[in-house]
Amino acid sequence: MKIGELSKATGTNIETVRYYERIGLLPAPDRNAANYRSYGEPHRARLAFVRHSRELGFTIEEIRSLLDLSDHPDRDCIEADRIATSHLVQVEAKIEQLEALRDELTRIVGRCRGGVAADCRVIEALG
Amino acid sequence: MKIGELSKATGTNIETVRYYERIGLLPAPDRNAANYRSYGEPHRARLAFVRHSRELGFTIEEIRSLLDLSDHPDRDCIEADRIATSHLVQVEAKIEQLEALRDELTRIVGRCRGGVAADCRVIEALG
DNA sequence: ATGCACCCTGTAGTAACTACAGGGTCAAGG
DNA sequence: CCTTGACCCTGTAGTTACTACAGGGTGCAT
Repeated sequence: MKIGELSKATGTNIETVRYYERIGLLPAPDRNAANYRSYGEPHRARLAFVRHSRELGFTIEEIRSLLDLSDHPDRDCIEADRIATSHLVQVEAKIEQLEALRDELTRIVGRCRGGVAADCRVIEALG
Repeated sequence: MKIGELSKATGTNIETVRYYERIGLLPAPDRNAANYRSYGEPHRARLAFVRHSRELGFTIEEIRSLLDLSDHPDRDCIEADRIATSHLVQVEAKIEQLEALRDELTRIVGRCRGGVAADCRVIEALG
């Protein structure tokens, strides 16, 4: 598989694939005669793992730890649970914060009567 | 007011204040004999506006527009409402996304039975 | 006179990409 | 045989909103 195909197969930008390789998240694949990267199924699976983790909001460093565990099946699984749990706590905190924010924004918007900025409730509320 | 005092008065990092000046969000203040920045109440109010807006998640460019409106009280207020409303929509979308994410993470974590990574449900779920 | 807290400029680092510039490779069509 | 287009390569710089120095000056108290 060439990089463009891998890119399509995983919904990842080509530049991002090369970036992941550069930072050591994906192993450098073999090259063909033309020096093109040549990927196999294990590469695809690993990249899919990374993308899914990123969609869930894990940082690159967290993903590095998770991949490391996945590469060493004999290790204790507790670390993976710890990372995921700590991330869940952060997500829950972020949701609460955004809900508070949404409430304040809701109070702010929709109060515009079409007047001039001098009387604008939005700007007043931010001041 | 010197920059350190302004910093304390608004809960803004000193470096951040200088950064805002550099990108033109805050006007360059007068300097005293020692070339120290010297701020007045209008500066404090403007910085407070910026900080509050940032806490609400507005981007610097959005804040630039809001400040611009606030600087031209004769302009139409509709633009401010449009910015705030569009931001509210984004916040609501982000909340929904994070809630879906939280649900998936909740399904993933807490399934760790303390075994080895080979049997880890967390890693399996990410794969 | 010497420590200390504060201020200055300018540059580089952070996260996680994204976007070129400037080049090489390869298969198909004229 | 040549060219056109789609793909690939490396390396570097840009993005957002800061944050962190390095290397220096200022001002006041001891």
